[in-house]
Amino acid sequence: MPYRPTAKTEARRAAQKQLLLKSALTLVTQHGFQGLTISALAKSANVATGTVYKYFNSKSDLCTAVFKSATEKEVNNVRETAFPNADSEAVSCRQRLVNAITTFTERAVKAKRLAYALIAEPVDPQVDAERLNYRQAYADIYAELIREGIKSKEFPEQSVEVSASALVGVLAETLIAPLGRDQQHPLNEREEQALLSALKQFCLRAITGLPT
Amino acid sequence: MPYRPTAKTEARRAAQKQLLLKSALTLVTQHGFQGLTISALAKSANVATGTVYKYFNSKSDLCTAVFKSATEKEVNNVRETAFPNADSEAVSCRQRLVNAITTFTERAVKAKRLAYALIAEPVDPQVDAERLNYRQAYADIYAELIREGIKSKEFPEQSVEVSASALVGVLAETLIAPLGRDQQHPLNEREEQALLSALKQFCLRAITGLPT
DNA sequence: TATAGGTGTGAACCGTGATTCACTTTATTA
DNA sequence: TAATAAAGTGAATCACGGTTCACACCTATA
Repeated sequence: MPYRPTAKTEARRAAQKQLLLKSALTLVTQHGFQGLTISALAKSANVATGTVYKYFNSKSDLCTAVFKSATEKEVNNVRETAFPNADSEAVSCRQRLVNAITTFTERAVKAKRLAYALIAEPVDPQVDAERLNYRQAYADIYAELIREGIKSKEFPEQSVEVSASALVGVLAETLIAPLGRDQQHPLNEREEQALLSALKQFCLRAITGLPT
Repeated sequence: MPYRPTAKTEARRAAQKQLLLKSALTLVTQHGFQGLTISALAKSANVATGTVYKYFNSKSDLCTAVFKSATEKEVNNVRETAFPNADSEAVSCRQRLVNAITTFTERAVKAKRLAYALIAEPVDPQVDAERLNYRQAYADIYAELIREGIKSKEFPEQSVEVSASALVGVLAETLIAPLGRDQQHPLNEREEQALLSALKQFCLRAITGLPT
């Protein structure tokens, strides 16, 4: 038997797929999913259009893969901030909530086009479905934090699920407009800080039921 | 001069345009913007595809017109609830806030497909831009209410704009998931009431800074 | 009734970008 | 080196709705 895929070729294949994903992510980071076309990707990765199809069954699959890998990174960042390995319980839920919100928003304003693409850009339905999953993933993090806070009496009784989803909505909505206007009217440093601060206060009032 | 458009012909023209808009709205109410194609619209209004273009310059314009008229209706409903003509000041801001939220959510759950189309369905960029305007229109209503509440000491000091946008985000997000699953797992009456109640409490905590 | 402009028609056209596929090149083994 | 199979190629094809347009029909004046 004259040919058999071997560890080396499989590694190469995996590497190539990663290269495509990386190129695709760059395109999305710069121009959103709108900028992710097969031919643009092929060009930026120095391959032919057909090659892309050796690694992804369809454009939808490609978009979904890009979306998942990018979003997973974001979700993990937030999760690690909300539940740090060391001193898990040394920090108050309130503080960890603030930290989680800060992590999310700061990363979003640092990579506006990407954030917009992941959160709000009109996309292929398959990606949109995936979005629901990840919004839920964010909500799950907040839910756990809120549950813990209620248990420890830091937070008042409330519907954990609704509060968690609501936080996701607050962040998405208050950031979308700033992200949407992108180049045109970028927020200056001062405005950005003011937004971030007001956002934290709103969330804290909503969860803790205390005027800040 | 052998021909001149007259009141009668212009009325007829306006009526025809309204008929097209109404048919289009029906399509969107049933199948979302996804279901609004020129040929489907032509069929449902009993005209030829070309006729549609006598009334709308492009698909985008059509979608935008449908979106605007539908959303305007919703915004007005909420505005009237927030600022009733009679006894404007007899009712507390807190109560009027609850009323506004209730109006919005109840209408949304009663016409789920339409609500999803107006709030969250992937759409033509021109419509998406219009969405920003209307989200702002909702936010403006809440902003005015919150400002009034702060003035009268019902609500604590806060960033009016951020709080207002945040409310819009809360409503959109907490309703999208239920609206998204549409047919599959419709909420039953009890769940719907629970959601609505939790939602009100969250918003009140967020704005008033008092545990409910 | 002649004239001019408006409205209605729908099959043909078009643009865009995803997808295919016959072929070439590269990698692996005996 | 021969045999095999996978990876790479990119021009050609396809799909799909939006859009056009030459023509027929209708309405208002004089």
